Amino acid sequence: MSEQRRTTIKDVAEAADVGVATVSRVLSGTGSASPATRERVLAAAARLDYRPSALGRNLRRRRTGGIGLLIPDITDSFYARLADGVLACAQSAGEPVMIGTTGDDPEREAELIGSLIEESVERVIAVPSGDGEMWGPAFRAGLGVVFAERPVRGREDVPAVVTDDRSGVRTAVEYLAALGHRRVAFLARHGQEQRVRAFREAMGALGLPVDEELIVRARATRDSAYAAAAGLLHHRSDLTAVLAGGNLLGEAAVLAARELDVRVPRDVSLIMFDDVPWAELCWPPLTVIAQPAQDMGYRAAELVLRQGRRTRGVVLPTELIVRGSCGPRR
Amino acid sequence: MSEQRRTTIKDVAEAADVGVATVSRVLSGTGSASPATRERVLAAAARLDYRPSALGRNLRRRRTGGIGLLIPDITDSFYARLADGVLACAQSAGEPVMIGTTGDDPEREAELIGSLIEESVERVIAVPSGDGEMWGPAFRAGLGVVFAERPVRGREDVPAVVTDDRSGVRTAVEYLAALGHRRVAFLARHGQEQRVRAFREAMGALGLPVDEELIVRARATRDSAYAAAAGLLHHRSDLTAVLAGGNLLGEAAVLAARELDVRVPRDVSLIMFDDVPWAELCWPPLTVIAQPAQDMGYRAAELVLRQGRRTRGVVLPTELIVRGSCGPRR
DNA sequence: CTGAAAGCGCTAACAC
DNA sequence: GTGTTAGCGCTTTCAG
Repeated sequence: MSEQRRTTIKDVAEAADVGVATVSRVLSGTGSASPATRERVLAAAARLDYRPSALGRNLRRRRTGGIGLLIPDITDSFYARLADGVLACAQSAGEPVMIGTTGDDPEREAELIGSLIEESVERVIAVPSGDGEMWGPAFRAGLGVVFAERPVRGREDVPAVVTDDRSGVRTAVEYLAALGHRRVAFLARHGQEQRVRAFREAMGALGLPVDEELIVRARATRDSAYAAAAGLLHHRSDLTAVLAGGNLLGEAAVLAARELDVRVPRDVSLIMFDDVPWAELCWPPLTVIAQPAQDMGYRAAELVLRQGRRTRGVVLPTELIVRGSCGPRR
Repeated sequence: MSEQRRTTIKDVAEAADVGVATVSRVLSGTGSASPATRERVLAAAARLDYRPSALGRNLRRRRTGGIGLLIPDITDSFYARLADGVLACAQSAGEPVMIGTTGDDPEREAELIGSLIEESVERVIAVPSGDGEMWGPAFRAGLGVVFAERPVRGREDVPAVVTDDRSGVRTAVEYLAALGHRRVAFLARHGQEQRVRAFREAMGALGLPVDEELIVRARATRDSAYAAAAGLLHHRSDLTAVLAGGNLLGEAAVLAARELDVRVPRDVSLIMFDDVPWAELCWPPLTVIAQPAQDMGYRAAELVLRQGRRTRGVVLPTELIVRGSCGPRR
């Protein structure tokens, strides 16, 4: 309540009867000080409940530590786990994390980047929504950035931590093919072109027909995902399996299937990217291509923290987890 | 890459051939400036891609804006939605958010509080894990704090945004009682004593027996929740319904029931606190007591931002959503 | 209407 | 070893 002045280094210096520099040295462990002085300073600091101000320090050192985290939607289990990984690493490194959600909107992303620059954050981890341009200001400001989940076209020089989409998609398609499926649909999010390409490629490699109409894209919202899934299931009764590009799409597919009375896996097999807790609770339990989301976040944080010159990106493996949502072609 | 010096207000001043004070005035909209000067300053700022440093500003103004957010686990859908609400409000107010996860560990909470103080954050929203003591430093530092989801004993003066536990629990118990259940168990998280009390009270009010052995507590981890649920279901075959105090507990109950071949709702009815997306995907779809998590976050942010003297807390309503996990007593 | 100057809290030279 | 001092980038009197 009381608007009392913050305790500063000067207060401690006076209380300990030394100069401010000495206090700074003792508290930051830099330089040397006689045991006696050290003791006095520590005691004074403790007594006054002194907390050095990061503001002052950062201003003086012209750097901030602190890492910015930009994700599309904290409510999406995948991004929440990613964020969790980042936090785990950052917190153990003692770095504060400034978080922002972009809603996959390039404009909001740009604003958030701007605000991170103002705050003098010097490293950022982002699941990018915009294209290379949005990131111009960040680089000009000298930010260290690492992309997560997806790279940005035209910024191949920026390290990115991603999952092995090609291999993940191939695994899924091969699994489906082995069950006899030929007409498989891909429910993708806008921006997952990498996976779409991988899908075509995998289908082709197995001699399966690629029907572009079976590749449906949705925006990253529940409504859009549901509409896409329902449309697909409703109009294309010839399809026999669907691969969902993310957990939101998978959820939508399950719901739409129930609504349209399409039985999984009897009528259509369903396999989804990203393993989430509910995949096991769902009925039937969902077969998934798991991605190490939390690990992805942790690695990204490590990368952005090390920030060595020539940091290379990382590609993380996926894993097929077979549960009960895929069956032989009907 | 290039470690170029950040563009400062001085650079802009020189470029526009005015004093730094004028630049400050123009850019912050304070004070007045002749249209011509204004123009020049704006142009120079734009040309140099100038971003005022929040560090300098905050240091000078001795305040930081910026709000800290402390939650137990960002991976838990409830807290993720809560965080989402906070972010929605904070971002629209242009306030940066510093986030930390406590893992419900008072010690980590204390550390995070300390780091928020160092960063000169001046407002914090927290789902508290520790007791009143942890918060001493925060108040002494003059932080404005608002608690979310749960209040802290001994800090009743701090505004809190919570759900109406008593009414939520009562609704659940009454619903169960109306279905004929008498032996209902409560699966709670440590720290949910408020709900436990409400449970006893509601049971008593309806003339149902309160068996303390049917009140089981778990820590906030999947493992602990599962152990608690499995233990309950395994040893107490006389129970006929269970109320789960949170989504992690509910998840555990579903899984344990399947494992032990207990049919829901035929063998036991299940009702869970907190509505999550998977409640609908689960089989059977879960009947829940919904809590407005995102709203809770938003309101907490509003509160901490207004920070009027004598801010009062808020109690949010719950809602019973009937799906398919409760049936008549067997 | 505008500029000069005094710090905000801190660290890093630089003296002693 | 330790104190003095000069800023980091910014806002805000205070003069002009």
